[in-house]
Amino acid sequence: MMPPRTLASAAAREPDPSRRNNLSLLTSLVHHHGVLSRAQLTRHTGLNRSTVGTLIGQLVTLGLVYETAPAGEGQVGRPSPNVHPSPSVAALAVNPEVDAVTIGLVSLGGKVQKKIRFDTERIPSAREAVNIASAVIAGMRSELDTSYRITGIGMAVPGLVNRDDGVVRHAPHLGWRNEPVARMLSEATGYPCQAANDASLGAEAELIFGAGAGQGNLIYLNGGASGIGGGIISDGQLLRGASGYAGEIGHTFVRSGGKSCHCGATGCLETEVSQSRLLELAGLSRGDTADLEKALATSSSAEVNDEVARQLMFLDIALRNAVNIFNPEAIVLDGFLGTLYALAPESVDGVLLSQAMDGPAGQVKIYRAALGSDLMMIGAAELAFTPFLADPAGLGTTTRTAPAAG
Amino acid sequence: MMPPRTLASAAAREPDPSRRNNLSLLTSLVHHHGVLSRAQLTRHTGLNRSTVGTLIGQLVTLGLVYETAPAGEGQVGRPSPNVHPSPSVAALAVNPEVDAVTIGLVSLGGKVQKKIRFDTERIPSAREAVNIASAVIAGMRSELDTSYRITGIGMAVPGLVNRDDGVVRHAPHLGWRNEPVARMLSEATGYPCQAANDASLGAEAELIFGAGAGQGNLIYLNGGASGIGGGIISDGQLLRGASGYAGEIGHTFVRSGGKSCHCGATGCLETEVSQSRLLELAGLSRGDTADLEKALATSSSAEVNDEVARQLMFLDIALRNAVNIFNPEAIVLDGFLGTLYALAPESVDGVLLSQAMDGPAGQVKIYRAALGSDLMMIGAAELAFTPFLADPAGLGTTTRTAPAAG
DNA sequence: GCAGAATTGTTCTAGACCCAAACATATTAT
DNA sequence: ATAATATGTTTGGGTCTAGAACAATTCTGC
Repeated sequence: MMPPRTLASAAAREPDPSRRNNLSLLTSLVHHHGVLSRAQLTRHTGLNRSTVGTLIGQLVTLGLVYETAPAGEGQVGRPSPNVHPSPSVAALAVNPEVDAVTIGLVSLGGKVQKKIRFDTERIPSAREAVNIASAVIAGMRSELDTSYRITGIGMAVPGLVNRDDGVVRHAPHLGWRNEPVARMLSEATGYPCQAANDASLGAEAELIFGAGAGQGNLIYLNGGASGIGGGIISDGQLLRGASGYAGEIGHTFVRSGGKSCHCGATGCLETEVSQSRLLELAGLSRGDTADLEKALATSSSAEVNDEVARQLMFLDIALRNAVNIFNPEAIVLDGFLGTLYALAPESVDGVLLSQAMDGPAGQVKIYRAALGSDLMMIGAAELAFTPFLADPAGLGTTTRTAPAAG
Repeated sequence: MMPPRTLASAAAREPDPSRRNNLSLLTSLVHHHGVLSRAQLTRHTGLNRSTVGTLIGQLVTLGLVYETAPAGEGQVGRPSPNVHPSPSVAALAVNPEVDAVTIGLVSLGGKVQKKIRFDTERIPSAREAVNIASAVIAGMRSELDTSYRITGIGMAVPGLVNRDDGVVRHAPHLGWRNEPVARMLSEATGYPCQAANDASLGAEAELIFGAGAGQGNLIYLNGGASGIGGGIISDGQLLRGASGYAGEIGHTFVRSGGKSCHCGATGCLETEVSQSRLLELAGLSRGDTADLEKALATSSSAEVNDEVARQLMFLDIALRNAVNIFNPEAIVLDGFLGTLYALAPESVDGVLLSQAMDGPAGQVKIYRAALGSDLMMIGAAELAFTPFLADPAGLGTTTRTAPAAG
């Protein structure tokens, strides 16, 4: 009879929860900070330095981090080596939009190694978006297999996404309904895949690497061609809600008797504050946020100014609500909402201070987004990094399954 | 030379984080469920049954739980003894209101052992409220010292409370501003004291013991004589925000050009939906929620019905916003908001389903609050139980300091 | 330059803790 | 009554972390 556990299989034994937890802590710190000395890691974790030594040794052996010679300057005492995230550990990111599908490769530490934008003639269907993504990934396959260890694929979708099963419940601007995109892409590529709302992932990216770095409570609002999306971080955690739908600040009520919205209600922020109306008034029949920013900075039309003031007023109402409800440290405005804010920052700050409640309003700061076009890639990749970071030593176990034929 | 750690002092050594975490897990489970068999605890925690045996043994020795003979019915196999929270472990609860200060004694498991309502002639000042509370507690002192182990005092205040330092930033209906009530009561009684917003604590109480039991995401809204308070639970955690001010759903914007509110804005839920206006229209010059419920159930006045419909409309808007932003599983309505809801539940449910977004609206359920008048006591006590539950074995270390003279 | 202080890596040991296995116990099913 | 099932109890082993002692490396003061 075979003994229940041979020596060979013992190598794959999973570690104690305590060890897993500590490895997770260290890996996450390195991922979020980019570089940290071993001494800094010791202080951040509160672990003994002998323990940190052992753990880092294991992470180096696993190829998840590497150490470099200490800079050796300024400090008294023996210099501490720097610990870096391994660039060969990476996640794939996919972001379907109305006019393109962008695929990215993001390595540990949040560095975007590759970004490929595939412009589409028309709005892509879910099947088309999956096909485009899997084709691009197939093209990178040999490089991925030789030079990277891929933790999985994260997909950032502009719409309501059930985070548990990766089904897009409704993406109005893409015209998708009940599309199981995570499963589709997973079957097409063989990589584990997860999907979430794009603005939620943007919030996470800005929290970890961007304007809100270090804050525990922030609200991220993104205004784009297809409306306003939002993500909320509370106590360092993204608000998910029962099914991962949380964060739809774009559908905050801001006006009695306002226009009716595709969501079924009236007077939503998204219908009253829109980029397309601003573009129109600025005389830009077609254009994106960058064009708008230029046009508004130079425009002196009263009509444009009135519309800007009107939209700012509604934005103020939504922000006031959000501040009262969440008491955040920071609000990060991205896309054309950042543009709007930049036109009258003192006014927005002032209205917020006077209209929101005493306590919460006093400490909130408004920022423009910092990560630019890499944001969605970083956020989507984070979706694939999260399970890896929870159990870094278990990476080898989630092997890629064979992709479906066809 | 003395050795660095004598045998005598070794007895007070603190356990490993792992042990502390497991003890915390078990104690919390017993506290929240009231009674659980050891077998159930084994399943819930995922720990080995030998480990659970050791841990329960330690908790019994510490006097935090006790075991009773198994019921012995139905199940195959050896019966598993029941584990109960010790009623001698308790927290004090204090709830100042405009017309009274209520002091309670709540034992582990959320059982209210005592509740003393001290009616005041006029609105109590912070100092008066503290004096009343400390006097009542002084009266119970001998009983507390002999029969209970007190984890601390929790204070539920109707207003903005900074949870970190226990300072009431602003309680408009009490007329308090920047009152360090937690420190005041702690100095007066010698017990550690924490303070928080009353509705936030109500939300936690309803989550753990009441209508939302078992849910991870719920919104609690309470309507009383002094306005509308709210608390939000996300992923099993109360939303605190940067300073513990989060949850002010009462100041959601629901009406353009609405009345101005004491908070500085206009069109707040709290100004448009108010108990006092309903009482007035119902012909009750003075009265509370119970009176209102009776009056509305029998009233056939068109004026009253119109006002009810109007208030329900605004409540709908606030609920729609909240559902879009939080994607909760449950909304719990307390006070006169529960009364309002009971007048037309299908209508509210229907409006919510059509006005809120597809995904989040589909799964939310609205409940009336379940805990009644014990709610505030249980919620406030939870504030004092939380640090205890995080480290149950450390209870003995937080000894009461000598109360200030006077 | 050189001695001393300061800080951190490294090695070794011991203690805490959890799990698994074997055994014991109590109840239901046949 | 006997078997099956579920659970408490005891014991031994392996993992993991902290702590102490020592080594390494840099800065400071003279």
